[in-house]
Amino acid sequence: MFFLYKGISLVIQPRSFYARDTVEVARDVLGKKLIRVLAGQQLEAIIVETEAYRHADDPASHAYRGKTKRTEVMFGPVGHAYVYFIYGNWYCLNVVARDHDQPAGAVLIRAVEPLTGIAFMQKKRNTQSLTLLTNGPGKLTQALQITKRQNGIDMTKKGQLYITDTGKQDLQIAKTGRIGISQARDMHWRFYIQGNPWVSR
DNA sequence: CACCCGATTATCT
DNA sequence: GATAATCGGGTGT
Repeated sequence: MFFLYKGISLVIQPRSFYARDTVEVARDVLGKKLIRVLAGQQLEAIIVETEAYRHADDPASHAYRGKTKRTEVMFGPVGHAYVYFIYGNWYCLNVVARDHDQPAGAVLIRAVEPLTGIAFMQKKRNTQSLTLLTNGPGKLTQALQITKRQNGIDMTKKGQLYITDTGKQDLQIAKTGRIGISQARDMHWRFYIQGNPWVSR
């Protein structure tokens, strides 16, 4: 468990990490560190829950019916951020990931464990609770101030939003069906670190 | 241009 | 456990 983990690692996840099957990346990106850099504020969090969304074999994916203006990032270079707006209020953060022979795919980041900048996140989320801070895809983007402005940015480069390794291995990982979808519920492409308090459900 | 609805959340019961 | 809130994207007219 990462609770209040303070380890340091500045090693950025290389682009090759994301150039693999989307489902594998969804599992392997658990335990990595998400870093959001704002003016005078650095926010850090550990990725603890994810879901894979693929292409032609995945009716639940935004990319299922082909490329549109909204989903074009899913068809672009791996390692970039795909951010979309949902339910009139919320943004969801994905990292583009797919195997070499696939045209589109992304990993939805569903929950993170907050590490640094917690007071800032509490302000943005209007709660003191550590778990309610980032235990959902729309919650963590609000805490980390991620919106459509971050759509398409390269998360394999040090900048306003990127992902680094933490050196953590041998995590206990659980696998279930994805949340909030009506189709393809039998595909078990949701992953989370077993027992972590930020799991969204 | 109208319609439908969603990879959610907060706030109830 | 159920439901309202809220609005942009996608589709078809």
